[in-house]
Amino acid sequence: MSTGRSRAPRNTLSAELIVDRALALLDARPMESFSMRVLAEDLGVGTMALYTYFRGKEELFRAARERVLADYVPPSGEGPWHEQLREACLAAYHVFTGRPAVLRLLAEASSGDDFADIAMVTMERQLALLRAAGLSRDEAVLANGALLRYTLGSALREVKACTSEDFHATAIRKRLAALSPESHPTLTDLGPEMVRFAQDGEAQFRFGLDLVITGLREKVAAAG
Amino acid sequence: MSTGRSRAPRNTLSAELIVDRALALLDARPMESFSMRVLAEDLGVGTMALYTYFRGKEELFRAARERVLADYVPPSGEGPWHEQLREACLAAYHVFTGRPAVLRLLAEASSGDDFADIAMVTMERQLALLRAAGLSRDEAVLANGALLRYTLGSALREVKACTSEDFHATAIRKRLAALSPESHPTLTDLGPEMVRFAQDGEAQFRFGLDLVITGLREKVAAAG
DNA sequence: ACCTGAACACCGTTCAAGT
DNA sequence: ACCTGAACACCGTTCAAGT
Repeated sequence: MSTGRSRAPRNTLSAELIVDRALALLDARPMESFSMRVLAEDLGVGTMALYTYFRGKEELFRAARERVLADYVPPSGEGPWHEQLREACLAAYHVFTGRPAVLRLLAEASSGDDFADIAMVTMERQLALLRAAGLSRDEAVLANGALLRYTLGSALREVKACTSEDFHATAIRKRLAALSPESHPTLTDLGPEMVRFAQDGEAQFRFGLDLVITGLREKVAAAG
Repeated sequence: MSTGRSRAPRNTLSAELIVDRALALLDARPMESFSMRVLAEDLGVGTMALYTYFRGKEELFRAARERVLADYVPPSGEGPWHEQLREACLAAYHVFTGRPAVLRLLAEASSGDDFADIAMVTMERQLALLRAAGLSRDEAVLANGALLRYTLGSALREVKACTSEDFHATAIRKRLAALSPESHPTLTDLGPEMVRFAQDGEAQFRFGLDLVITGLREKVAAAG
């Protein structure tokens, strides 16, 4: 781009390199500022060069998702089933949440069979733990679904907060200030706590996760 | 469009009518097929006519979200707090899930202060119930966050499934068939149940909701 | 005030080349 | 095989008009 070299040398590009730069851009800037043209310019290459390695934007995103999850293995520790389940969910949350690019790619994933590989390996582990704990076939599947929904929902909420550090907190503060204490007495009363926890998504996640797991332990205790 | 009238009469348009048609289009067709130009053509009007009523696409979407949630009031029934909480969450789930357009608009909402009005009225109600049940200030806020995350996460999962009736189920069947029983024994074993519940999002939602609420009742019992 | 077409600055992607 | 620019069919939105 700065050099203005008219033609890039023969093997400047590779699928790996393209995904690398795509992830870097998605880490740094919001989804809507990403485009094939921008990515190509960033790589110092014509736009159409990308199409030698990927059929299109969607396939590139798919590859990016796979790359970012490739090194993930759910922890298979010791201890009681509910502890292991907790660790597995926390690990999944950290994968989704650890990198802005993942969150943005996650929000984009529409087909549902994206993030499938990690989903499969995590689901296998969760289902095995749930079955071993004594849940029925139906219960195990439903519990797995609940954990997935909660974990994904929690991660997705972070997409909004990740624009800036405390932008989210001040937005909430503002919104609370606009409420009248008459119509929303409890909410305005709990304002300080709302603002505080808005800045700690993981604490929020852990609390709800413990709730779900407590519910599961109850179910196991009732059945056993 | 079919008439080819060169200029639309003076007051064919209104903010209400525009939002109406926008919602109709979003109910019928996926998000990516929606555009200001398509909407204008559907209304039999020049594209720029829309900009007399809305500053832009984002503001139109905001109005559509508000419209669709305007008639919603969380149920304020009788009975124990955990029953009322359950009903409130189910009602929110039904609002999000009852209409394809809502789901698509929900998935699009990035700023986070969208869906805020319904969020505020629902949050006030939930927080009041949680406090009355005996939870601490911190616990009430965290519990409210957990319920929100789970409900939104569950609704968002339906966006994918709502493309077609059983498209989702066959996609899962296919994916399961591709797995080797050696690497994913539990998952392949539970295949039939996975497929069955994939077609019943609400059953999934109810199961997890009960888990969370059971967890909350435990917490209340422990504190009381 | 309300609606218009033309134009601007973007997209993703196809196509027919160049090397 | 790998990379290219030009072109096509789209976007959202600005602008300077028309009525």
